[in-house]
This record gives sequence, C-alpha cells and structure tokens, in this order.
Amino acid sequence: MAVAERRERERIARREAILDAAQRLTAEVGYQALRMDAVADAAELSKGTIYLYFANKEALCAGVASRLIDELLPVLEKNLAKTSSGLDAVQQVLQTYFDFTREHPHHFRFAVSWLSSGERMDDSTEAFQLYRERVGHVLQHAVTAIERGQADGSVRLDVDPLPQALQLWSSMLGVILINLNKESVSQRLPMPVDLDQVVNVHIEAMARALARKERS
Amino acid sequence: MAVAERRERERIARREAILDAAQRLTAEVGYQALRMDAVADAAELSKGTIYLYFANKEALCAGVASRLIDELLPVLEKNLAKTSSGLDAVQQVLQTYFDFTREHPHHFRFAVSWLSSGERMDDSTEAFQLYRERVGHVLQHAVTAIERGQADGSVRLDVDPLPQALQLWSSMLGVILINLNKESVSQRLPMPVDLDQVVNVHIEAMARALARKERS
DNA sequence: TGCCCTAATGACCGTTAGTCAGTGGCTGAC
DNA sequence: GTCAGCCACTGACTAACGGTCATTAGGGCA
Repeated sequence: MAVAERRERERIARREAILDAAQRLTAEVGYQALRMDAVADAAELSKGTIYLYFANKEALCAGVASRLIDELLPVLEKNLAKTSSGLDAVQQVLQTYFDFTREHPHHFRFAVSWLSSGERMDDSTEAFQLYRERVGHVLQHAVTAIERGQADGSVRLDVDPLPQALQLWSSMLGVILINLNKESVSQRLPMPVDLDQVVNVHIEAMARALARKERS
Repeated sequence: MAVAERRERERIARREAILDAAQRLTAEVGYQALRMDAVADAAELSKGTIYLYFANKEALCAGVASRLIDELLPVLEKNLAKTSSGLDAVQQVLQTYFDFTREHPHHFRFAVSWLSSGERMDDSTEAFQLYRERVGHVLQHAVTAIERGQADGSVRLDVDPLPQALQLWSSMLGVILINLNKESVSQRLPMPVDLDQVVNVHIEAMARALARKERS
C-alpha cells in the first residue's frame, strides 16, 4: 500500500507546516496571545483542520516548545564540552539556559505556565510527552555536572546531586522569570535595580554554595 | 456635608464587601478561575457595579493580593525579631515567605503572573500601586537582613545588599513556584523527586553562599 | 462509473470579560 | 410638600476566542 505511506508522509508534512506557522506567530506575539484563527490563516487551513492535528491550543504550543528545546540540547552539550571542571560545568548549564531564554522568551513563559498550571492543563498528549522528556535531558546535564564536580574535587561532597540539580533549576527559573520581565518588574518595584546584574550575582552565589573550597 | 461623608463611608464599605466576596471565592478557586459574575453574585450586586469599583478583573485581584500581603508583613517582622544574626534573618525571610505561599498559594500564583505579564497587565490602578509598595517592604526586609549580617560578621562583605536581596527573592520565587506545583511538576518530570526537600536545600545553599565563614 | 473513505471546511456554540442605556430612589433647592 | 437632578446601580448586550460538528470535496478502488 504505497498510498497509505504517502498519506502518512503528507500527514506529517502538514503537521510540520502547522507547527511552522505556529512557531512563526508565537515568536511574534507569544503563546498566550497566539490565536488559533491566526494559526489557521497562516497555515492556509481552516481552524477545524488544526484540531485534526492537535487536540487543543496547549498541545500545539507544546509542539512548538518541543522544537525549541531541541535547539537547546546541542548548544548545551557543545558548551559543556569546553568546561574545565564540574563546578565550571554547573555554571555553564545555568548560563546556557539563561542565554537560551533570552533568545526564546516566549518558550520560557510557556514552560513556566506549564509548570505552574496545576490541574488546568491537560498534558497527556504526545507533544507533551516529548517535551517532558527533553526537559528531563536538560536536568540530567545538571545532575551529571554536579557528579563530575564531586569526582574532580571542585564540588563539595555533602550535596545530593539530584535535589541540588533541582534546586539549581528551580532557582534559576525564578531569576530568569524576573530578568525576562525586567522592564516591568523594575517599574513595579519601588527601588531602582539592575536585573541583569542579578543573574550574575545568582550564578556566582550558586557556585559559592557548591564549591568545595572557599573561592576568592 | 454629612451626606457626602456618609456616601464616602458607604463607598469604602461596598468596596470592602466586594473584596470580601472576591477573597472568599479566590481562596476556593484561584485568581484565574475567578468569575466576575460569581463575584457579583457573592457580593449581592450586579456585575456592572463591580466595574464601578474596580477597573477590571486584574485590579480586583490586585486588591485581594494587597490584603493578603498585608498579613505577611507583621508575621515576617515577628519572626525577624527572634533571629540571632543577620544570616539567620536572611534564612528567616526566605522561610517565612515560603510558609506564607503555602498558606496562600493563589496569591503567589497571582504575583508570578503579574511579574511575568510583560505589557499585558495594566497595573496603573491604585490597587496595584499599593500592592507594589507592599512587595517593596518585603524586599526591604531582605536588604536589611543582609546589611545586619555584614555588620555582625555573619555575612560576607563582598556582596552588595540590594542585588543580593533581589537574587534571594527571585531565586526563592522559582523554588516556591516549583514547590507549589509539586504534584504536577513531579508527574511531569521523568525522574522521581522530593520537591519539599528542594526548598530546604535551597535555603541551605543560600546560607552557604552568603556566609562569611565556611559553615559545617 | 459510482461508491466510499478520509481530509478539510467554516458556520456555529459556549463561555466570559467588559459596556452602556436605562431605572429608581435619595437629596436639597424652592 | 414637591420635583428636578444626580448618582449608584442594573442586567441585557457585545466582542473575542477556544473548540465542535454536520457537511462537502475529491482521490482511490471495485
């Protein structure tokens, strides 16, 4: 049945075309302002068709998010390869993730709303499964960096790699969240602040907290 | 004009009654699921009337949030009075804020969406001004704790109190965000994790990063 | 040629934030 | 005491948007 195979290829191609359109629009306006009608228009399809390929708006967004986080992993691995110690690698994971969110702020906002969605978001779809897996890979790099540091003597031995990696990840999440919205946050705070500086302060603080010996 | 004064009192009382209703409902369902019709029903007013007292849903939520954060400040001050050193006070600020968000998870979610809203949210209303001011007070306590630690020798001298307080605040934000959604986050991660432990790991790490001397 | 199956359509629905022309009761001038 | 005017309040209405479904188009197979 060559017909069935062609149909399957066409189906995948159409799905990718929808994702292309959604990704383009998302880069402009973000996930929350993304309109399903606009996606349909941009993909030159009717709205109903979008729902033949994605269960709902969130599943579509997860599809876009999966594509983006795919771009992060090779960059992260390239940067990690250059590091001289485990502690250096820890800092590199944080810095690379930060740089990535600067390039793709909407992706980060989506990740935050996904993580904080509670029961609201139905993430049982295939697109979410994939996204979840990718996030796990990033976290695994942090765990590995800590273990490497404990092996090479740059990271203190009394930290537990997995909880510590989660601490690094979640605290970085907060710092990035604030930095990403620095214009509005600094307006919204009563004191003057330099929120770019805070990112460096944070990465430095994390390094001090993990370092085996007091750093200069 | 005793009439004008009575009118003003009534206006304030009505506003408070609306806030009462909104706060009650918010505690049940959260800000996002709060329906303006439901607020109107609960306050025994028509929906239009709600909009005579609050510009929009966000302003109403900011009103509720202001009330809640008002509860935090006295508790924080009480807890800080018991601390034995500046470093201890830093930890107490973090712990108290964490405990508060456990009691009022919806408030925290609102704060996060406010901070990450970018241009979306119009926070020029009076309710937001007040809320902003209160958040500033909490931050100020963190700054003061660091300065106190530098004075009493518990905190290293090479940290700049304001950026460091912002680092503490924003990183704690991320850790709390993850903890608040721990059920869904742990489901969504491919590895098993204890997210309550991560909060303690974080506060410990922060203390190590700020401590003047290596802690045991 | 004609039947069938799949992909695609777009008018339609439900929900919900926000609006506005209309109502009624209190006030204060006369 | 009367009544014009003001003001708080009303609730039906609109707009926007995510999601649905009865219907249609057209390629493939007997």
